[in-house]
Amino acid sequence: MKRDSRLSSVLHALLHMAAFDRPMTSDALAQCMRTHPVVVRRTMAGLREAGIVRSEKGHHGGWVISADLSRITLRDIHEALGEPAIFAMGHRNDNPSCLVEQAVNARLGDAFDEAEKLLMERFSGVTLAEIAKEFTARYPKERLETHTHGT
Amino acid sequence: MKRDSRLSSVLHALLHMAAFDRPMTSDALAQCMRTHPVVVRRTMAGLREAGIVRSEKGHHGGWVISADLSRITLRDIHEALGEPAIFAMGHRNDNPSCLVEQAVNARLGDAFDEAEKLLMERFSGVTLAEIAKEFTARYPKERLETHTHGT
DNA sequence: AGTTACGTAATAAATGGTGTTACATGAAAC
DNA sequence: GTTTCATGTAACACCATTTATTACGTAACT
Repeated sequence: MKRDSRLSSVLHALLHMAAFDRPMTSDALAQCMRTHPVVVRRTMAGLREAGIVRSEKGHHGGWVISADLSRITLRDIHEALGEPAIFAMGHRNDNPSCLVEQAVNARLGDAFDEAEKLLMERFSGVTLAEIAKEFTARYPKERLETHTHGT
Repeated sequence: MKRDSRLSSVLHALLHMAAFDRPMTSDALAQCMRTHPVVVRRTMAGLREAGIVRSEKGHHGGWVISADLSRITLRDIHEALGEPAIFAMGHRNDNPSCLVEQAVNARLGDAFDEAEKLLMERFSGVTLAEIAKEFTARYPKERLETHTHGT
C-alpha cells in the first residue's frame, strides 16, 4: 500500500512557517518538502478551514499560522486533514453475515481499537510548540528559517 | 490507500478449517471468503512455510491446520504473512537532512512505535483457540462447519 | 490415464495518494 | 487600471499496492 505522508508533510511545513516571521508561499513550502505547490495548497486547505492557518493572496501573500502553537495538537492536525486512515489493514467485510467472520472481526477490531486509542492519546498530547521547542533544544545553533537540505 | 485484508481473511479461513475435520480445498475457502482460489493459495503460502498449515494435493486434498490452535497467535499469523505494513501513514522522507523534519519524524515515530508495540502485544496475546472458543460461546447452537452467508 | 487439487507466474483491475497542468480569483505594486 | 504575484480548484496522468483472473505446471488419488 502506498503510505500517506500528509501528516508528516504538514507538520514539517507548519514548523517552518512557525519560525518564519512572514507568510511563506506555497512555492517556498513545496521546495522545503520536495513536492509541488499545488499539493501544498491542497493539503493546507483543511487546516485553513480548521482555523489553524490562514492564507493570503497577492504580493507578500502566502501561509501563516493563525493559532497558538501551544494549543495545536497533532490530533487537531490529523482531524483537519480529514482523519486519514490510520491502519493499512482492515476487515474484508465490515458487516459479514458469517458468524465466524464476525468473531474474527470483533477480536481484531478490539486490538486495532486499542492501538488507535493509544495513538490518538499520544497525538492529543503533543503540541506544535513542543516539537518546536524540542527542535531548538536539540539544535540550538540552527536557525529554523534557514532550511538546509543535504545533497 | 487500499487496505490490506489478508490477516482478516486468513483468520476467517483458519477458523473454518479448524472446525472442519477434513482438508478444505482452496475453492471451498474461496467461496467462504468471496474471493478467488488463487488468492487463497497465495495467501496461505506463507502460513505453510511457517508450519501453521499443510496442503495436500490430489483427491481429498486441500488445507489443514498443522499446529495446536492454542499455540498459534495473531502475531504468528501476521509474521507468516510477511509482516504487512500496519500503518497507512508514514514519513515523507525516512532520512531527511532537514533538521525540522528530523524532529517531526522523531516525534511522530515515537507515537507510532508505541501504538505498534501495543498492537503487537495484543496480537501476541490472542490465540486461534481463544477466538474459536469465543465463537462457540457466543453462538453455541451454530455448527462452525455450516457456513452461513446472508443474502 | 484421467481427474482433482495445489503451485506459481503473468497480467489486469481497482484504489488512493501524489504530481502536474490549466485556468480563475483576489490583492498588492507600479 | 494594468501588471504581477499568489492562492483556489478542477482535471488528469502517474505510481504503488492489494486483489482478481488466466494459464500452465505438478503431485496424488481413483
